[in-house]
Amino acid sequence: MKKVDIEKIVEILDNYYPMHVMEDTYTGQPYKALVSCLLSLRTRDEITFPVAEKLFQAADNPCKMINLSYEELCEKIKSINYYKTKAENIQTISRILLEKYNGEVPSTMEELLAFRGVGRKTANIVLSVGFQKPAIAVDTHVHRISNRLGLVSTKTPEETEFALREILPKKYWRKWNQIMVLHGKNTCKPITPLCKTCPIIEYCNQVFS
DNA sequence: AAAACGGGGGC
DNA sequence: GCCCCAGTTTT
Repeated sequence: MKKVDIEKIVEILDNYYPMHVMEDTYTGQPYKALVSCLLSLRTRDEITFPVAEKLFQAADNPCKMINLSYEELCEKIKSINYYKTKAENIQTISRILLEKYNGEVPSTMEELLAFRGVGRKTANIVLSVGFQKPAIAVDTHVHRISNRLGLVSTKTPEETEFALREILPKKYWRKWNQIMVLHGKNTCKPITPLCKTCPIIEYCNQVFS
């Protein structure tokens, strides 16, 4: 096992990838963070982002969102997968926000997980990006790379989330997702990782030839 | 624990 | 055309 140096890994990757992830656009905006996550379920950010931006031009709050007809909403987001289910979830959740939460997005894990379509990843993004609370959002990038690095040894994203809580300094709980997503998309890819150009290869436990 | 779900983009 | 990608719900 190579030595795991979290501080160094964060520093290197943070400088190596100057771009940012989609959710950063919605920092401090829980509703947009939530809806963009609902849209991006099992969909790549570069596909989701333009659709999300276009949707927010028409409806950037729950009130406007439910004033769109289901058909209008579907029309706006139909270029992404599961769009019918996603449209339904977005409108159902928006309706509940208005009826039960005074139009605001709740800020606890428990309340967020109660929504159809919201799992731990989405809830944690809403908490960390929308509300800027300490939370670890684990998607497939975070899960895969945290394991390849030998930082954790876990089978499910949920296990990864809990394991990371024990070893990641709290100041990196948000940043870890950002840099893992960028690293995962650009270098540490699922099937054919580009280990030859990897900036943190010296910290990695699972180098592919 | 494993499967089902549905669409875009790269080649 | 075929392969790659990606969270949540359901079985």
